[in-house]
Amino acid sequence: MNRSRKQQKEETRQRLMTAAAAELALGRSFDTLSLREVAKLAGIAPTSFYRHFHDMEGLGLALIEEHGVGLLTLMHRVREQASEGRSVIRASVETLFAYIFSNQGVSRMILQESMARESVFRKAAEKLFVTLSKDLANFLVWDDERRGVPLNHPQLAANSAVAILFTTGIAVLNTPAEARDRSIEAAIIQLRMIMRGAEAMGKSARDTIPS
Amino acid sequence: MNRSRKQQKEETRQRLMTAAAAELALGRSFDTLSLREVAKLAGIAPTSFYRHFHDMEGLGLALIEEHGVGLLTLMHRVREQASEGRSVIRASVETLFAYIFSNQGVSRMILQESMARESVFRKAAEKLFVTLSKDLANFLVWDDERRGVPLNHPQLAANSAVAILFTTGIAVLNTPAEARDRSIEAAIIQLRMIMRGAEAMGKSARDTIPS
DNA sequence: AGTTTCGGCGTACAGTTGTACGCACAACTG
DNA sequence: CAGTTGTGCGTACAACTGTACGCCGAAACT
Repeated sequence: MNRSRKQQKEETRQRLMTAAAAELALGRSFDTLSLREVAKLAGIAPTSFYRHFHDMEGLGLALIEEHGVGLLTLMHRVREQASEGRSVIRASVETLFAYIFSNQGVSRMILQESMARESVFRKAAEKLFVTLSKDLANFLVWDDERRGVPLNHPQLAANSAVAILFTTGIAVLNTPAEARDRSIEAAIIQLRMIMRGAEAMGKSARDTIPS
Repeated sequence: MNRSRKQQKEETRQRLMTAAAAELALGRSFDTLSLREVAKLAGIAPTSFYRHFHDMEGLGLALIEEHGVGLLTLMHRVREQASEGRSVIRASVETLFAYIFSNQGVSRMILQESMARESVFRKAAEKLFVTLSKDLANFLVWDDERRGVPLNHPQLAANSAVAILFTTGIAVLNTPAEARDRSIEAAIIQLRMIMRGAEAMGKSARDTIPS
């Protein structure tokens, strides 16, 4: 059989990753996480860590990559499903916030690392956000048709939208449960605002906003 | 004389803070900074650290507080000066980016900590951003007069603006010098977009953006 | 003048870190 | 069935951490 060993290995590899993610979710920053600690939480000896990752950096990269894929497919799915009926904006916000909520640790890590100084992590996180933004921009252009009005600077609008989505999404994590709905509605308004602005931009931008 | 001692103390306190800030600017995250290391960089014995801060946390708070004050007064000044002539948006972006650039370490730390889990740092960073946003919202309302058209949801517009300003501002730090002007222009467009959107929001929002 | 205050230092210690090395033993390969 | 492969373990070590303790010497106060 080709199973037991490969399977088991993958299993403890996952245990390492979820152990790290759990610790992140408790508020620890990734680079205060020690190899020994993660190994202990995963139930293996410190030195066994090396059988799965070359480094803590390796673990971190794996976390980012895995959740990057998750995010991308999730957002695609939302847009497909939402096109028929519900507001795309509302659906995106609600879905993304739910995802961030149930993946607090890694979500936060990715956002924080995207703002770090040049490093492997930053590169990976940045790449993810660029992909998300480009994806969104494509969708927006394609959606011009349905919406009737074309957007100016669709890429910039997408960049703004992604920034708002993630910063507010992470902010909601520190929000008491009863105030969360308000935050979601606020985020939706902020996104609509950007879209309305992108529609209006070209027309008479220079005249109406003079200085 | 009431000088030499208090003065000297303040001096090495500053040395500690700039040492930490310098290390942050090199890409280190604040919580991988050790007390011993900072002390050594500041040229004092590890144990002497305690004469100035109770903790590394104390040092961090001091850094955030100090730069918070700097940022607030800076933005106020920009708006005063810019009202007469130059675009307020352009002036704000250029000034803020310049500030962030010459205070990379602490700026990054504040933004990152604002997204951390509940902690003293997060509280301080969050408070700063809330103040900045409220300030901006007030200015926007007051500026309605000059602009002619009133803004809808000025507070939400301000929140978006601050988010965009800081995320793009930090992103520019990892941008090659020759591409920086483009980034600045992009940020300006993104901010104008938000303002245009806030102007347009109330009027016919529900009809033009149906789903 | 004598006394107090206090920033800075060196020593010391227990805890944690990454990782090199080699052994055990089950799972695979032939 | 033997032989190889590879996950996991325990030990060991040097580097580094925060901080308790007590002394020094000059500035500040009385």
